[in-house]
Amino acid sequence: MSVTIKDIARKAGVSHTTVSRALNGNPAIPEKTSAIIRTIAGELGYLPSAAARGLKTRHTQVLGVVVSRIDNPYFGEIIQGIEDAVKDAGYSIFIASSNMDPGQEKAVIQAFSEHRVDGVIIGSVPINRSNYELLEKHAIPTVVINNQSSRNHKYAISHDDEYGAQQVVRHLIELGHKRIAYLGNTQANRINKSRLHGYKLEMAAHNLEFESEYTTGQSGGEIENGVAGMSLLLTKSHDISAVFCFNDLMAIGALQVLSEQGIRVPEDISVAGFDDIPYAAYTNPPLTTFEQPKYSIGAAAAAMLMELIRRSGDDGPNDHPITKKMRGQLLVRASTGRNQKE
Amino acid sequence: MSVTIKDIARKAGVSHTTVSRALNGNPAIPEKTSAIIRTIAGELGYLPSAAARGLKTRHTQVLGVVVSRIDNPYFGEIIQGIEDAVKDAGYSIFIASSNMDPGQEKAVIQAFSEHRVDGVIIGSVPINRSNYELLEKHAIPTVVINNQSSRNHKYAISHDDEYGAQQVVRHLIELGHKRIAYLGNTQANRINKSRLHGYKLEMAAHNLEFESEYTTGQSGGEIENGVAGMSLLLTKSHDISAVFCFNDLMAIGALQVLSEQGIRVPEDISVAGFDDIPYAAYTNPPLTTFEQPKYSIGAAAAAMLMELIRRSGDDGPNDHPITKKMRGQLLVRASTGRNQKE
DNA sequence: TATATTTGTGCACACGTGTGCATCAGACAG
DNA sequence: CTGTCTGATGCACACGTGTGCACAAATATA
Repeated sequence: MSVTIKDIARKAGVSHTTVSRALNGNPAIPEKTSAIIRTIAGELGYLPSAAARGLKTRHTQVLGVVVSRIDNPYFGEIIQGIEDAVKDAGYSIFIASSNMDPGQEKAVIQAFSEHRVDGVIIGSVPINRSNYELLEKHAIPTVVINNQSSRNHKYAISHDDEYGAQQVVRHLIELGHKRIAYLGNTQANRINKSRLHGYKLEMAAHNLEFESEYTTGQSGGEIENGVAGMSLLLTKSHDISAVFCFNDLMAIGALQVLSEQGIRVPEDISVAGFDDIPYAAYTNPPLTTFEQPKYSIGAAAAAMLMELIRRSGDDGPNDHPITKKMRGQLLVRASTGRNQKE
Repeated sequence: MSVTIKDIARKAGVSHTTVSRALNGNPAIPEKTSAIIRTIAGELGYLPSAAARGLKTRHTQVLGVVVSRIDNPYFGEIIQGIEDAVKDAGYSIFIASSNMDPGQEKAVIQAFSEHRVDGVIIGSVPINRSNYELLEKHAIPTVVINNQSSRNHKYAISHDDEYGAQQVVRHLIELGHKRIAYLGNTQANRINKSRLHGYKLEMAAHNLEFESEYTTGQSGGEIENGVAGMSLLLTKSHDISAVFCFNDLMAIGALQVLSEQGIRVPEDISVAGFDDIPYAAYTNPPLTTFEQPKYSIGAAAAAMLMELIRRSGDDGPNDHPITKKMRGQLLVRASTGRNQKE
């Protein structure tokens, strides 16, 4: 049985009302009285009950975060960004994973709702439509990160993949490459399209041919998909001098294939990845890639959400959509070099 | 304003008491009435308020998890293990990071206490003594994972590092190695001692000399510490045929040094790591290591905590300490091979 | 039919905190 | 001395849910 304001009130010889006011800094209570009450509260080790307070105030100082898997380092960084951003405002965060399963996702959102979280952040997950509507129905402010579903959400943060792809391809072009392949991942529908589009845009901007034999789409973004895709590219065309991979894992797979076949990187073929996962710096050779600012994305989503929560008290119909695109930066390492083929 | 049991009661023409009982499956309410009430609850999209319920029942179905950093993949896997283990029991989890800072740690634990979490799991953090006592004072069941502080905690889960080190060293010995070095990390005090102890035990068990020039302790467990340590070992002794590294990152650093110096792995020197981080399988050559079952450790900690919570209702003085050691397994890859020096 | 038992339901209070309104003592002006 | 105002404090209710006890209605028993 923990200490309550009534215990403090008894010891101080006042009513619980006065204690409540004193601890909340209500100016009606003179400083002298407040000081006494604060002292007693300290001695007793009093900690207010968030449940009781939330019941009255209608806000819990808790945010919910849903990701597909917590053990995915990509989400780990995002979550860290979120936590650091909301910590000072006194929020705690619930974290749950959906495992890409609409059923689990629903259970998670229900749990969040029952706990009356003040807001929710949805991490890169193709969130189920009816689950999203559940949040709308309960009027819980929601921010979506890297929206993967077909519909657009009202409040969203996303990484500017098109821009990133352009930077990578421009880097390769500046190194003198002309025949640049794209090793894609069709499973990541929306993201893959953006990166592919950026690739095409930049090629076109330099009057370079886009040829379909330079691209391949694998049904996944793992190392083995990179292996399969690179092998395929090598059989399809013999004159490519650079490969832009959908992500770093696939690039690692590509490096393996090239190494096995005795093709030197970057002398014979340059390889670039995307995302900058922690080990991209330690591959052989270290991988040129585009750093997605995961931490900042998390922090930005948190900032947007807190702003929404702040506003939700207002009356005005300020409910126009807000969308923010975040940009990362190119990281040039040793896996890309000057084109030595022509 | 969300739907409450009173809204349901009004619509069903009963009292809120009956609704509460019906939804909680109280046998006093006939099935016919319950069915009607459940239907209305469904139509209205009713979700019980965890705050109000918790106020009465004294338990919140929430657990708190503290780690040093959420973006550390090691903790990511542990947290995933925890979440999967408690999900079915209907628990939600708070996650917070301490950044190894006692002040932040205290803030986190206070927040957990205010939310009246049913239990807390402390991840590999050298938890501050007074913060731990705060939890004891509030009678919150607590399980500590891989305890790093000097005192022993009552309920703890840890990885059996000594056993793991023995397995690795035995593997090397079975490959014919006799002069085996240990590349340690003195920053991880308790863990380093266990691994070093396992190494010594196994050497002794095979009547092999332990010579101090075979070991070195670096003040960190990063790649650069591996680089420094390996360089040092090479100057100290010229006849080692195998190196057992404190962890995989240091092993990666060791591989870099050996590669630069033209020393072949495993033909000239075998290298083994520890932990099995995700990229250990993709180094060049792929790294032999010991897999620490992070996911299972998280799951075991969760199971222990739930058991403690269940018991905390009992009267009996069943408060004897519980400690559990988890064991992983050796993963033999290409960085270790038969000793070809003698 | 009268009484005992079972079954179904509601009243009223509790959990811990916040808050509108009333109250009371003291200060001050007339 | 009376009346008004100000400052400090408490009463009582609210938030949403759970539960002991009482009570009425239905059923079983004598």
